[in-house]
Amino acid sequence: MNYWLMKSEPDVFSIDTLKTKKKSGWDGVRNYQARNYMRDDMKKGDMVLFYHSSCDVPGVAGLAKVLKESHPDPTQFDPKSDYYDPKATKDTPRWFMVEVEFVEKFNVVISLHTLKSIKVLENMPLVQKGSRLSINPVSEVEYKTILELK
DNA sequence: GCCAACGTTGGC
DNA sequence: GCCAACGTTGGC
Repeated sequence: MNYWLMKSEPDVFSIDTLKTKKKSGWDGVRNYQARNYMRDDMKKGDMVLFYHSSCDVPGVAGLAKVLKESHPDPTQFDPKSDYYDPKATKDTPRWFMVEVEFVEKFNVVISLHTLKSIKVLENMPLVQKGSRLSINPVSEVEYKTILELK
């Protein structure tokens, strides 16, 4: 089993949204590296740290789990979607997503500020300056360390 | 294939 | 709202 961190802006899609919906496709990713993680590496049962970005208290807000492995992101085919990609076709989709299911919402968000103060986590891309990738692999040690903070 | 211009991310 | 970092685009 592998561990991941996925960023979402809570104004758009939060851990509460996922809790309500129970499960959701992780659509709208338009970055090749993040896409490749979803397409090639994320497996059913992998655990996901659900991270809130661009908000009052950025940090890990809860847990999700990969429910369905890579399949084409339907928003790329929808001309009305913000994520529409005219270069994508059903025969040759460009963007892929996984589906995740809700596992847990933390009582308190584990803030980026807190994560930055922990020595074990210093190699996570998340805590490094200029890191923008919205999906990142997390090591088992990092994952367990973060869960102990909740 | 280079690289300048431009757009986006995301913390602060 | 600012701006550093970084990805993408497109002319050449």
